[in-house]
Amino acid sequence: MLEPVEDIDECPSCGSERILMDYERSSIICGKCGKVITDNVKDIGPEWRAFDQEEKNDKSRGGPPMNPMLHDMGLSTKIKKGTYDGKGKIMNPDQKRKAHQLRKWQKRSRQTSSKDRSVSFAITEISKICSQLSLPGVIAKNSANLYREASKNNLIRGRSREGVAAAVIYASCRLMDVPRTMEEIATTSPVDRKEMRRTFQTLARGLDLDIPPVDPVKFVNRFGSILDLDHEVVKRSKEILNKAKEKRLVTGRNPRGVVGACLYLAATENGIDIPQTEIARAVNVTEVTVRNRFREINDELNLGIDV
DNA sequence: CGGAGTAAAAGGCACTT
DNA sequence: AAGTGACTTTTACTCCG
Repeated sequence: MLEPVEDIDECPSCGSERILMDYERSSIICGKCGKVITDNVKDIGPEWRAFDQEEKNDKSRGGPPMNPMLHDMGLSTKIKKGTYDGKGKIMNPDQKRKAHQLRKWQKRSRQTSSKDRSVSFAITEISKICSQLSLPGVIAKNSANLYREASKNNLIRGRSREGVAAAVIYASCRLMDVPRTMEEIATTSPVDRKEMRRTFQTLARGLDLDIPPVDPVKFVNRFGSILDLDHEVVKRSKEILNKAKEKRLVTGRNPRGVVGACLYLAATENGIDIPQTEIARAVNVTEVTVRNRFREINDELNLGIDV
């Protein structure tokens, strides 16, 4: 899912003018050399993007698009206050009274239940977290929809709003291939990680979400650019990682540890001196884990890297 | 300091009770 | 919801160049 970006003229690394938006990783990359120019970009693209085909086909319908960030999807029609009717004619007192009654009932029907109120609060929470983490707008929208679904299926009761908000955001990231770790999302709110994990799993089951397992390769770009490693190294890390995958050195392990080790391996191979401590800090595992994965992959793939 | 290595404690996961 | 077991990660430490 790559789209051209107009805002940036040329790649600072190779000078190419083909600058692309990588929605999968929410970053701006060079279309020629692959250099990550900006990571963590906010949603700057068109409104209609990562939605599924169904919704794409539905774009031609009249009226404003549904907005999941509003509790009623922004679909309601307000009955205007005042003394004029829809055609601009002055209403007589009887009609005025009727209009007043209608407004009153409409208000009641628009936001009444405690569920609706809870959803509104949660959506505010979700947008806050998403903007704090610079997640693309589609994530916020999808998260709001998931929260609504969860509410409908009575999956919220007994859980904290913050916890569910964090869980739906994480679920959206997983669903839409935006590589963010649970830890990264958990940093934004004081939620218990154990609870967040449990909530995420309950949600995934309860809402029948089809969430594929994490592919560590998707994190290489992000962590590579956090560590300021150049494109060659990042590319090589992916190669190593893919080979490690074939040798079953990835499943069952913490993906962040594996990614860290691959970046370390690739960097060292290219003569770049980067401490394991720095890698460990970036991917948020201990040095020991980086070391263990490093040793394992180095041995099994016969990379022969000696530090 | 940066790294190698290890034992023991703690944690996470799949699965059962 | 709590327990179990195989497995991974962390903690905390020693040793090396």
